[in-house]
Amino acid sequence: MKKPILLGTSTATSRTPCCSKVGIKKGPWTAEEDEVLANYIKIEGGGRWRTLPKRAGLLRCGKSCRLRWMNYLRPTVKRGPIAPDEEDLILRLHRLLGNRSSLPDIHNHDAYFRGFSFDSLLGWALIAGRIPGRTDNEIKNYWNTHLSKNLISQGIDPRTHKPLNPVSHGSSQADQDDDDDVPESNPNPPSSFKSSELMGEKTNSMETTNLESHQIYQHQQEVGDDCMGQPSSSGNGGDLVENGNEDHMFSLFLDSLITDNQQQQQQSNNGDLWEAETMSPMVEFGNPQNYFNHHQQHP
DNA sequence: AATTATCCCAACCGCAGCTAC
DNA sequence: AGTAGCTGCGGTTGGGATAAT
Repeated sequence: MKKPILLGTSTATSRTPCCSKVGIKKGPWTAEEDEVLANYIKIEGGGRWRTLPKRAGLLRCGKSCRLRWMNYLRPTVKRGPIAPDEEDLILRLHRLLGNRSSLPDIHNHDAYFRGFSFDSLLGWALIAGRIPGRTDNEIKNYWNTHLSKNLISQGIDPRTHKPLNPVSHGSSQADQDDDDDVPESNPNPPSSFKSSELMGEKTNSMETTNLESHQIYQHQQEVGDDCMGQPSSSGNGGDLVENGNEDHMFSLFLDSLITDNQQQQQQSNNGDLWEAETMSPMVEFGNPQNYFNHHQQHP
């Protein structure tokens, strides 16, 4: 999903690297470095990662410091193996949300075509945000090394969560119509469905920034008092307060995706698992804003 | 015991989104 | 409006640990 860059242009793409590569240490962190970084953040707080290494006396790139803190040193980071319930949650969230490389999956949901951009809420970070103490890197690694292989061994495409060999699951019309390259569409699209929306024009009031603020809001709640109080320069601090209710509603929406999907799988225990996947609250409510409205009317 | 293959995770890299100037 | 700087995200990789031969 990476966009091509134009080499040789004098735009922002020619920005200087995040740190001078000269004299910067790379590779695994030592216990001493960990201690220096943790102590510094404990006293001074995180943020301003670019200058943090110098201030802390570390010969590390700012990005490296941030990554080390976020993925390892943070007090809220949970160590140890992934529990079965966590694994189950990862599977369900991945099936529902996918990652950026499996963006077409989410296209299968009508909501995407109704102007709701999921670009900002897809990804490991969002999945990790629903699993306390786990980092996006950890979830991503666990997925790539364990879960995707498990799915493949079960004949399931880990990207689409559909059978690798659809023939073995019958030859229904639905299967014949199933084409990963062609997004499924609602057989009964609403009258308001417009091609312009399909082309990506946002007509829904639910803007991307609100969703991103949800991620940050959720993350800050998770981080809590771990000295990360400095809002990022690109943060949506003000929105966090103003959109708090929407953030909460979005969180509820996400919870419903998990719960409903779980119920559908239970209901389809002896049926076609894959048919169940096509049903989701997204389809039911059209888009999260509809979901919000629904639940505000029916708390 | 030595060598090779595989697994796994921490860390790196490139890019996007955002704000400030 | 354009540019620079910062942070965060996802994909990828390097290399240590472990298993297999």
